[in-house]
Amino acid sequence: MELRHLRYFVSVAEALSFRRAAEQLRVAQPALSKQIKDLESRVGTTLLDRDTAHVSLTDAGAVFLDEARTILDRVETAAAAAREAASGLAGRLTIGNVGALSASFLPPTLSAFRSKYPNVEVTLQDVTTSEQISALRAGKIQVAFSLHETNEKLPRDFRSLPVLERRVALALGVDHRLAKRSVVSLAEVADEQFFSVAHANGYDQHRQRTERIFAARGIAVRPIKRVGSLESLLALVAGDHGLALLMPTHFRRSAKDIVFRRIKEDGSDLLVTLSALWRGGAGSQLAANFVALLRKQHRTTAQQARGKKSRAAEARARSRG
Amino acid sequence: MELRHLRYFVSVAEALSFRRAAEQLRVAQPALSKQIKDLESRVGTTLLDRDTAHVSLTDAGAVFLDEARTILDRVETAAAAAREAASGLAGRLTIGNVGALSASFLPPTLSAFRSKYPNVEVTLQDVTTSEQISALRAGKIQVAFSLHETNEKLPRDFRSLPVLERRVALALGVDHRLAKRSVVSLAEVADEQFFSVAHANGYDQHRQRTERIFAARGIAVRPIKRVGSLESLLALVAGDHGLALLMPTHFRRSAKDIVFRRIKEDGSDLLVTLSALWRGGAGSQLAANFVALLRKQHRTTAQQARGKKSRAAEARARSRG
DNA sequence: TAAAAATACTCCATAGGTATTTTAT
DNA sequence: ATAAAATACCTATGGAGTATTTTTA
Repeated sequence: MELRHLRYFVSVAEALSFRRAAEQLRVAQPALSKQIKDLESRVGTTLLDRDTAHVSLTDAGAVFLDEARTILDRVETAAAAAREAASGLAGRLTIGNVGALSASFLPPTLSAFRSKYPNVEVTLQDVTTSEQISALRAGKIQVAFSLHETNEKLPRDFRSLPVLERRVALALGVDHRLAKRSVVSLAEVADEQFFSVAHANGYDQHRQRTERIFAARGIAVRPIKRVGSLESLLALVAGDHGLALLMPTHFRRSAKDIVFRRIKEDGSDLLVTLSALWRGGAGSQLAANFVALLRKQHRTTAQQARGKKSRAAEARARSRG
Repeated sequence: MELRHLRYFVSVAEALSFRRAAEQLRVAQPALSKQIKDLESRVGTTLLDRDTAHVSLTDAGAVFLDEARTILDRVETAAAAAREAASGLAGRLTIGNVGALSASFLPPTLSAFRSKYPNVEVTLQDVTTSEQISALRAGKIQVAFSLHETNEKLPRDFRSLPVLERRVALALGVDHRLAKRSVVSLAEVADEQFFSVAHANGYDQHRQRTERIFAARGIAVRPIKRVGSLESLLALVAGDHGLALLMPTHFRRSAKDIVFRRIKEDGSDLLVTLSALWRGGAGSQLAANFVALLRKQHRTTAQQARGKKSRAAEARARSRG
């Protein structure tokens, strides 16, 4: 079946005459007869009762007429929606989220975006970093957030903006024997059970990163246990069932019975960055618009942080002076 | 634009490869490239970003993909709905109603139909008789109810079932000077104001029928006033602002301050029938199903009426005996 | 008899195929 | 060097046109 069939059928159903419909459609009457017949055989039922005197809709035809009109209308709408999306002023922006990690910085940018582009429908989608890359490449999502080692190089066909950079820390239950220390060596926790957050879909970068950190320092640890969600992991750590290597910032508030301790060892593999990723070039105007706001937001908060620091410095200077 | 374009686009968007999509679609890759290009020019924007290495959706493409899937799905649904409607077990039955006239006999048939054919959506549509004929002929409605002089012949291409046959009566306010009489001659009310129910769309058969009844008997009456609704007309008559010629039955309950009086004159133009009309032949299975129930209902009520009469006759016989 | 839909056929526009080039990895 | 999309050109299916027949009011 083709839209041509629907267009022809609607015309005949409205004119209730093959000849008049043919005139309107600027085709010959026999061509129209043939196409309607073809449509009917494809649909599998008669849509028009006709003889030389009258043309009328069958029950099936009356139902199909409604549907056909709707479909033809929707085709027009679809094209219009696509053109609007191309302008970047409407459409749908799907952002690959990274669970709780983005809670600290995403909301303000999202609300800024919503007020600047009210006709863009924003969707968040929780997927792992590796899935995000392909979804991004495919255009299924427009922006991704990827957690990666700071000096790990990102795929070249993407543009990126670092949003958070932190040192991985050791998460301990408040009652843990090392909880009172401010710095802990990885060698001291070699015998402990470690946890990682496992994604439902098999990928578990967190486990791999944790393993590599120990392996690179020649420290043998027990097999790392995968836990279904971050919440479960935090609960386990809080209950002193084991430890975890985490990016600290954003859990400070939510996990009260957990403390984060600086790892004594050094190394670039302990530095982790969360970056926004998007396709460069003409790929997505929506992504470009979103990232522009994200960058602005980022710059502002950085300035505020600097302002805070310098004010603190001034205060110290005054107190010394 | 044709559905072929949408099918091809969805395939490419899913495979993210022209070559693989072409394989799935069993067409050559260049044909696919050409059709996508054609689609893009018709939609007016790029839907796929592509080079020899990667194919990806643009913002517009992501939006259009959703729409295209929906449309293709809807096309399938439409055909299925049409086939179901043809079976008479689903679809939509639109009945041309005649306002308050049908209130007495339609509800039981409607509920019987609803319980027997639960997947048929029943719609009532208030239109004048003359409009109904063309709507019926076109297949826009499947069953009509037409009020006509009893021996007036109905269009030959329809089948019909008389549902109500009554003598037109004179509607008077209870306080009218003639209200106490049981029979009134039309000549006695020649000076009175008469009302007719006017349909919004210009047709006013009621007024014409009323005028013809007087004219045929050489009785001059004042111009008949058209009233927007039956309710208004009844209110005017009740308030003694004028009279009307009406089919009596169905107003008996609703209009308390109105009495119906037999007209002294005779004539076939005073006999009025309400008939169900539908297209014969294979036109509408839904209509056939509905009328079958209507006929059954009608037969049942007729039997009940006969039963009542005969019981009454027996009672009289007993009282005489 | 007239007017409209269906048939029969012919033609050509265009969807689709083959061969080749271009381009990015 | 390879693999995939684009381009160029050709083929042929089927959509549309013309002439005619059939049907019914």
